[in-house]
Amino acid sequence: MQLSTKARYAVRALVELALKYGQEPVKLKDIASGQDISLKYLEQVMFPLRISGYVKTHKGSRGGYVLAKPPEDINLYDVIRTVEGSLSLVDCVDNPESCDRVNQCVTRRVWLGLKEAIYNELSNISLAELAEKQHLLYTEAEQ
Amino acid sequence: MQLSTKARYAVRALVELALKYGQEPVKLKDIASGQDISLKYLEQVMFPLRISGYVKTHKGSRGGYVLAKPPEDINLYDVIRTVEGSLSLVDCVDNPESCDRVNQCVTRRVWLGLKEAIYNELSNISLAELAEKQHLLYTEAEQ
DNA sequence: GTTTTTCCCTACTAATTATATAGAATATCT
DNA sequence: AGATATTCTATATAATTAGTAGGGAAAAAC
Repeated sequence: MQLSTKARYAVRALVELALKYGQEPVKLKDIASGQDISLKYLEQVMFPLRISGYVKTHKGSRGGYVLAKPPEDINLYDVIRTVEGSLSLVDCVDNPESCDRVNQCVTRRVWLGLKEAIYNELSNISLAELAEKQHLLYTEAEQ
Repeated sequence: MQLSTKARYAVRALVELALKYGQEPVKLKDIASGQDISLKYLEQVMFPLRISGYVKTHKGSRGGYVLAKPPEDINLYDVIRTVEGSLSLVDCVDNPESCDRVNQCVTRRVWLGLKEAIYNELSNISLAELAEKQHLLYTEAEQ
């Protein structure tokens, strides 16, 4: 059970965008090379985030990506759910009909609780908070 | 990001064992057929649980599996970690050396917190508790 | 000694994940 | 207008993981 690199890359990329919020668009190429991520993969990762309205893009030279909302208004649960599809660790949580044992099975309640725990943890972390901490780390590293 | 069926099967099987705790050994064949699980797969799933001392086995006819400890003393975190290896959703949580960006990357702290949230949720659920609820569900279903 | 079960090792298949390739569309700059 | 840089889209491929299946050895019960 691993969080996909897709989700991890998405978070890292959005933190970069949050750091540059209000400035000019950030090119995926820069993010990709700065973080050792395949550019082509990153393009695919960003796609659903654009569709869901978390980032905006500008084509052409001097183009790139910007956050579509203030970093305070984007939390990690939204980001990860957008690229991963769902944060349920077990199918039956979102699709009760996927298992005909739903009504006689205690474990579904466990998985439901687990999803909620993950939600509580992640929805509480905003890009703003992360960017701030990341900024500190970067400046520390320079010394 | 899905919990492996391995983990789900393990939990379901152990709940069955908890329901029969103190009685005679339960055959995997019965669990497998009762829950539509491949017997051969279930054997593999149970293997690490025996090694780690959560279940004991008896070979031969009238053999089978029993819990090695009272159901109160086995929690879901232990079970899942035993069959899944780890409940960290990201590698760098357990193996900082797996990523050379560890010290400049905020996201690791996020994944650490996430692991803890999952731990808090799952370690708090014992097989005894689950078995009790499962028992209720079964008797309800019969009516 | 026959049967039934766990035990162990291995191989196979299917599904998912991650990356790469190729080029179209669009904006910028000179 | 033309050259360049970027996002956008679709597809292909490689790598990894997940899930299943098979065959038989070992041990216990009857």
